[in-house]
Amino acid sequence: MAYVDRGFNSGGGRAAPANSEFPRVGIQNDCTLRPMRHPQHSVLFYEGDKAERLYELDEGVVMLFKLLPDGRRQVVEILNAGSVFGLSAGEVYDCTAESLTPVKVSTLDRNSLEASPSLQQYVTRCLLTQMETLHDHAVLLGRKSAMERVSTFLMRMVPNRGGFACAGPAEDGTDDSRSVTLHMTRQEIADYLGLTIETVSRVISEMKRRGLICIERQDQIRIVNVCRMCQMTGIH
Amino acid sequence: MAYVDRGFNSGGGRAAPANSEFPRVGIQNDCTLRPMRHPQHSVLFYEGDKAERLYELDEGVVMLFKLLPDGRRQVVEILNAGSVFGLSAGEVYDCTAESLTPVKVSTLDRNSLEASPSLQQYVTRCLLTQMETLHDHAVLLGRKSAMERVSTFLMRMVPNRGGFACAGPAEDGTDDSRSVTLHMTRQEIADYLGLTIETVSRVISEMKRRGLICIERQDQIRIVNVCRMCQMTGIH
DNA sequence: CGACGGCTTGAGGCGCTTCAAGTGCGGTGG
DNA sequence: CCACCGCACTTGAAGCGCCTCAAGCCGTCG
Repeated sequence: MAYVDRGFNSGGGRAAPANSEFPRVGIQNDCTLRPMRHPQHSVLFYEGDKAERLYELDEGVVMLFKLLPDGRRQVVEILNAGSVFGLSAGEVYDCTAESLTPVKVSTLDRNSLEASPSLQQYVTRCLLTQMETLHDHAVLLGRKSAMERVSTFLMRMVPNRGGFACAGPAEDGTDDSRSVTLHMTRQEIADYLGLTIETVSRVISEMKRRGLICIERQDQIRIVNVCRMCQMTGIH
Repeated sequence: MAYVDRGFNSGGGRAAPANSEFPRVGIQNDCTLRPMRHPQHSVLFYEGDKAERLYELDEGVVMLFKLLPDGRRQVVEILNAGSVFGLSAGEVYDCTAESLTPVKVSTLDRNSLEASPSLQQYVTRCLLTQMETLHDHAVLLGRKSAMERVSTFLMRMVPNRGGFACAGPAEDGTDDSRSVTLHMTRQEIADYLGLTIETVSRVISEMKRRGLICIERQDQIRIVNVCRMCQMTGIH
């Protein structure tokens, strides 16, 4: 029958496209503008703007979001260094892009994409990674509880854990804790996870109460036991 | 300009990339296997299978879904003719692909993608369209009510309506009704919209009660007034 | 006809949202 | 140094929307 449990799922590991196996050829070429820096909370483009340039994120974190007319917001992607964004199937951007940290971005005329097969290949790989992340996020938004959403969100911040290729806890008996920096307010997290700010806050408080996390700063959280956190994502 | 708006948008019509303006160069080449036909409810590949080939959907409808270990399912994409799928950032498929209707698909070795820039360009465009659909779907899953979700789902079945480039109702006073075929069971719809089967059923009944739709068959619904349905999607 | 599968309907409960205070912390100024 | 302010976050209480569980209905098929 159709729905065999294969015993995996793509759960966590959405490492950024930029890694050793895939060197940052990036989008440098004749049409590349000098990389630009923008402070935190800059809007790089708005949903509906004419989509003339595409962006590569060199440093920092960017979020893409969409708004409904009544003000409801959904953060649809959170992008790390190495990601390409601002490409659109239509004439205009389908999302607004805002920096969550100070960022450095390169931009490129979208026409020059056709000119360079190697660039296109790079872009395609970025898109595929983003697509898998979007698939996972659809599962989160459609099927996970608040606790599972926040756990999944926190695990997303821990590289090389929680996915197929989960490295597992270090074998040498050292503690399996890990400090992560969110770079997001509770409201931004809520809009990413499809929750309200109060629910996010309550879940984080509950995790603290249970000793799963320590709040080191508003946007910096220590996951006391990564493995235990991972158990709560709904993936295991 | 490369990416011409084909009259669909984010909102509703995510018609497949294959249309007159963009001829189906498709993925025909040396490495293409003879197009294959599969009956309804065939699994084309499972999540976790080695991702050796990519697929182009020539005819029919395919859904991609993911499962959580406890059986919760999320349908992450619904693909129409012209779509490319089965590409993966990793070594394995991140979703299961199942046909919702009888389908005809062509497959292609994934290695041959690198060999053909024109093919890669085609694939990139497909991915971009799918990405915008996924963004819209994230908004649906994260921020819309059950009624809005079902309305949005129904509007998705009506080409050229509900988006930016919405053609609007015909001016000649003809009625603005439209019959759509779902090709999906209530359970599949529920798993696509992040709801339960009962909620989907109740919403559809409520729409019928309000005279918004007529049930012509289980999986065929007449939208009595497309404009009125569109008002309920949350997009306006 | 009776069995089956998919859909509908009802009743009750739970989880998240809504609304409304309250808390804590960094920054500013007296 | 401390009072004050603003802002983001937290906490509480109440409500509602969707889920869960359980029948019941309807069309199809042997």
